[in-house]
Amino acid sequence: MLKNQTIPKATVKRLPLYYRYLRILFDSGKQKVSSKELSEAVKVDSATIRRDFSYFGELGKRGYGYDVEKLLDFFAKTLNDDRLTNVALVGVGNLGNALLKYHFHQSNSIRISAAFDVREDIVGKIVDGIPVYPISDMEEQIRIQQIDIAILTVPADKGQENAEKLVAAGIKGIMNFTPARLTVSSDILVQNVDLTNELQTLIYFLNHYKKEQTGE
Amino acid sequence: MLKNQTIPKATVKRLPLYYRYLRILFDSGKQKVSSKELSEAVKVDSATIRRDFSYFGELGKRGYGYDVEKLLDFFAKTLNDDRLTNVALVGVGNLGNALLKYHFHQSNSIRISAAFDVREDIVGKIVDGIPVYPISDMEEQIRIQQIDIAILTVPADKGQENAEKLVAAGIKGIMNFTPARLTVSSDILVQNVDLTNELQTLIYFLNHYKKEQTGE
DNA sequence: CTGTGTGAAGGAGTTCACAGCG
DNA sequence: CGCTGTGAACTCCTTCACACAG
Repeated sequence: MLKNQTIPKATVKRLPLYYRYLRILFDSGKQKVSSKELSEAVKVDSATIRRDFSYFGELGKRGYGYDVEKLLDFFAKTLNDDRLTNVALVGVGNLGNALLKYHFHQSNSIRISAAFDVREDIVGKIVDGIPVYPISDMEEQIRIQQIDIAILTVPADKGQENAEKLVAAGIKGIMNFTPARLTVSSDILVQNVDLTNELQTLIYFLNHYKKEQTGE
Repeated sequence: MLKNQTIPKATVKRLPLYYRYLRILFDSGKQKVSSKELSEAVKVDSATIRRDFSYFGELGKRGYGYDVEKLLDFFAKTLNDDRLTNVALVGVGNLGNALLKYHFHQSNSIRISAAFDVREDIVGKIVDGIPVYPISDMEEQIRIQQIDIAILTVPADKGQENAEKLVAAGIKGIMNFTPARLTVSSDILVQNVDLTNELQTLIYFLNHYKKEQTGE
């Protein structure tokens, strides 16, 4: 299988899963791992795992498995986890606050380095080590800190306007917790995380499918 | 297309999207809508929308479009949103707290009706109208309140054990915010919501795909 | 004439099953 | 001999394009 080919989306979504479990294995001192072992831990079929890995070249050794450290290093580079990624957060409400305290960098190099809000009682404060700026400082801070990803946790009816401000400020990717479906230029990546949606879907499956797996 | 067939997963995941937008249309007094209009609002191809709807029978009128109220009612029933669904929450930490205050029932009938935690300083309190019980009360409360869905927001290393307690208490579906991949019997539905995962995926796409859409 | 519903084609992802490398 | 890497089959989903109902 050729390297440098574009990796299927479905594969990319599983990479962080593999990466996390490899770190656990590494920390526990394990040196090798087979696709079968990995499969049981991350609940992904072992053939799918081998296929996923194969897109990146021949990462394993036949009859042996995969070298844990080598694979961990490889994924760290692939996922850009060997360098710091600063992220902005817009909307320090209930959810925004929780995310400020959510340590994405458990052993990852992702961190929220700036938050923005309109509320006067919170602007200027430092929440959990992260400064909260007024929206008017967005463009400046995003430029200075070279941020290109933002988490959007504003009320639904403020979603679109804040997305536009973010794009104007130079953001390239938005993790959108708003139920609004954002309209942005096609070179901006939007990852929707819609909690109500997720719950309603789960309820539907529960009532109609019974005994089956939902997947992601 | 036959009714009563099983609806594709991909379709089910979009139903809440349609449902939400139909309510907006209804509230604004609109009476009919075409798949094209819907398509622009929810960012789903219009052919996909028509296909999705067709699984449920002939919901529209040719040359006219869809009747907003009729469709809204239909989806309310389909998504069980015409009756109350109680949900439990386990782990009242940062994220758990935010979810207690997150109004799933903006105009939905989903509500968190019981929370559970181990921390003595919070057990017995009422957070945002929701009582926080000790874990030992889990089985009783879940039975009494006939809850069959739980949101799991405990630390990663407590995920599996709490999932097992939930299953023992009779839960049928778990929305898992823990990075742990739960091992549960196959009749239990697990919906994983992995925020770090989501962010890392977004970062990967940003660095490798450029100018493209991520989808969900 | 308009916009749905759908057959047919196309594309994406998963899984089987096994050749073959270490 | 064991486990990877992968051709081939398969399943699932999306999109095209158009017959046809209102």
